[in-house]
Amino acid sequence: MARKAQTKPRKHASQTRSRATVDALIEATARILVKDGFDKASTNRIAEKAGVSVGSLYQYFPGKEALVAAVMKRHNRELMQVMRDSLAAVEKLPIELAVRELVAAAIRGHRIDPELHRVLAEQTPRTNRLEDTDILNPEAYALFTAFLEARGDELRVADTALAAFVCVTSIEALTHNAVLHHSASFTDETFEALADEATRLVVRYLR
Amino acid sequence: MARKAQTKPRKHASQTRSRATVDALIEATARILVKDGFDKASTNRIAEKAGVSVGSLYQYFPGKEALVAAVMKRHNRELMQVMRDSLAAVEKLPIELAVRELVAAAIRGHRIDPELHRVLAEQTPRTNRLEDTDILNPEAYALFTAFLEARGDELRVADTALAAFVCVTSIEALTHNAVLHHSASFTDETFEALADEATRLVVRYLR
Amino acid sequence: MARKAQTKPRKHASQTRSRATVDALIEATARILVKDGFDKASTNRIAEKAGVSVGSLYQYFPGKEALVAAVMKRHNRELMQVMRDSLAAVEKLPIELAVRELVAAAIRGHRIDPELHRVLAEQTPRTNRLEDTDILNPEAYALFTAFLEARGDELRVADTALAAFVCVTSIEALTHNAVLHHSASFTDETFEALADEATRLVVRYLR
Amino acid sequence: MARKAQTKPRKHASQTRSRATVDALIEATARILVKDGFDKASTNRIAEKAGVSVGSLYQYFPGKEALVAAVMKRHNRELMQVMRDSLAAVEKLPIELAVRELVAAAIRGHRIDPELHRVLAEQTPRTNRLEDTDILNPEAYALFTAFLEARGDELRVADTALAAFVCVTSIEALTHNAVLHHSASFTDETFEALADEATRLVVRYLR
DNA sequence: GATGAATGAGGGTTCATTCAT
DNA sequence: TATGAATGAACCCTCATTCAT
Repeated sequence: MARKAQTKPRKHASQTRSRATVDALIEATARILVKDGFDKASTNRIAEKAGVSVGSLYQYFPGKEALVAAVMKRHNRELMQVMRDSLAAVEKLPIELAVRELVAAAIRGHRIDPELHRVLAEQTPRTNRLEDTDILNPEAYALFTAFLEARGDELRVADTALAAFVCVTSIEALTHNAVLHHSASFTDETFEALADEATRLVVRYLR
Repeated sequence: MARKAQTKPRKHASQTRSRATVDALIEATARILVKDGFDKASTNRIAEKAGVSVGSLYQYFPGKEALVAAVMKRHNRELMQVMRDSLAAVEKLPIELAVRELVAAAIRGHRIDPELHRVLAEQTPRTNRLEDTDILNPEAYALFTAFLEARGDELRVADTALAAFVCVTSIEALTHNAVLHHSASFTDETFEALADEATRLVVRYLR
Repeated sequence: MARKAQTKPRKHASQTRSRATVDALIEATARILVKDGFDKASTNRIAEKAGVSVGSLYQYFPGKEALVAAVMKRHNRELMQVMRDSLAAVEKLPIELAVRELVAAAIRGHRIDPELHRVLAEQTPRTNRLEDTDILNPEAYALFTAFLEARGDELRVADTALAAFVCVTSIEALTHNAVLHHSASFTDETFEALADEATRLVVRYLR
Repeated sequence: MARKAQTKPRKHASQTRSRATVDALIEATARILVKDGFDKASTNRIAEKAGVSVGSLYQYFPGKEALVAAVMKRHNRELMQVMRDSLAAVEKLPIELAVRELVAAAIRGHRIDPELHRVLAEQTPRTNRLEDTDILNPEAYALFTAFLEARGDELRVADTALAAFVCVTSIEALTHNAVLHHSASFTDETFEALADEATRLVVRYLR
């Protein structure tokens, strides 16, 4: 097993000044990740781009891994916010429309910063699996489980957790693949078609 | 864009001696990838583990990337063989049983060498997307498209290619996630359950 | 064309600390060049001899070539200073005495560090010809051209630039060869004789 | 001191077959030297270009240095042949015309293969100084000394050896510099002018 | 706190040379 | 004799991290 790299920020950075530095570092990391990939993202380059000295970087983050983890966390927070909002919005809608909107939200989420998403998904060695540094965060399962439970009588689901796993995984994979690997062949129109298909897939499964 | 790393083997190595060296190198790469992860897989360590000098390594592979690509190719070949065999076997079966077997095959495929599969999927910077060094090979889509076309009248599919994308992506994601991320909570029994769910998902979608 | 190796120092190193490091590196390079030749002058050995880490070396110089270029530059500066001083000193002298002194200065210049001069001249792959990293610096031609022009009426020179080329090249070659290749057969006495001959060669040519 | 590399060919290669191999190796070395420079001239590449195995290369030459030495030797032989022919041809000519022709011959000599000449002169670490692997070979001095002695009464030369040194060194330097460093600014016409100047330089000196 | 010069282990890669076939 | 696969020391260079200022 590789040594377990520290991924927690060193301080909580409550002061405004510190917060600005931390933000600049995270932002710089994200930009370099996108522009040059994980391998070329050295701490010195990140510090430079952030307009900060390497020394300061290490004052706020215990190492490179922590920086990348922070980027992931920030990205996931944004992505999950989209999903949370969407789930709240569809609460009263019939299942078909609800799922349709959730799929659309997933696509929107993956399109927030597709290049960053790709680097995080494809080039970044995942450490500390199952922690909140993961791309697909346990929260998604929990939220969808709740969504399913709230509609228990509308659906025919034996094992809610299992069904949530199936739906979340499928929707994530479809939108992820569509946005990241097939954008060449996917126009706005075909995204519509994909959303239709994904909806059909999930709704028929649940009913 | 980063410089395009050479990923093609340098010689074809038809002679027995050479072939043995090449195999040893690929095998050593795979083992190190599993044991220590992509970052720790240095050419010197690979050569050492293969019982070969670094010089020989570079006689057969232009660099680390090519070695990893070879490992991916080999792994994909094995995985795809399982799928190809499975597809051949289910040709005459009714759709429900056919899909059930395909899902089972996908699980078997992901279980050939789950740890290697994980490293290749999660830690290995993907270069040359869309080439046969990819984890999810275009062949899978092609095979499944043919499978769908052969059953045209049994199903209600408007866009076969799109349907193939939806099914292959979903099955892959479900089996992949189940095998790699949730093995702790997945027993043989729950794999059965998952296979049932995946089958239901796909069959209902297609019908 | 081979890739154009970077020969410019990375930083200007104005601070005292940095300056000391840079000097130590240049000095170490010169000493190793003399003692072991160009091929054996590796960056690691240079850094070690300079009492500095390789990392620091690369902080100030982009590579081996730049180090050697810096040594050349320093050596040329010293050599040219001798010539400049000499030219200033002979301004009022009759041509015969003036040339005699210039030749003597050229010999002194080649004797500053003959072994270093030899390595730079004979073992060091010349890159970026015509730049100031050259052994025989364009400045020499310019200075001598000015010298000739100032004495226009004393001499019979049609093409001053051409005459400067002839004189500078000859004097350089004679002193260079004498100092570097034939020191065995050249005593102080014979250096006198050589200076006489070189003077005769140049003066008769110019008159 | 660097280790003294073996520079003598291993066999005398009397058989035709061997001779052809040796020639192919020398020729390949020369071509690679010109095309890629000394540093890129590896024994493997040389052997490959010569259509011979590395093993065979080492059967005929003890190492890389010996190969380069052989190239130098061949190049010098050609160059000296031009000079020898020229000296024979001018035997009866008055000194002015004789020197003019010798200078022209020197230029022709440097133009046989200027690029090879440059690499040998500038990039090739000279080992075994004073041996016949040198660019400027002692034979030149000897020949010119004889030339001067044969014209003793025509000239006013005190020390013939010294005068030969002065003349040979100057002519070599002028033609070498003109051909190799200033070809851009030297047209055929200016080569004429240079030959005139060199002749004037030498003849006035000798008379 | 902030800085950035310094560190040095370790990575990828080359190439002169050998030797079993 | 010829071959060319194999060797491995040595090279150039990067980068996460530290610490004196």
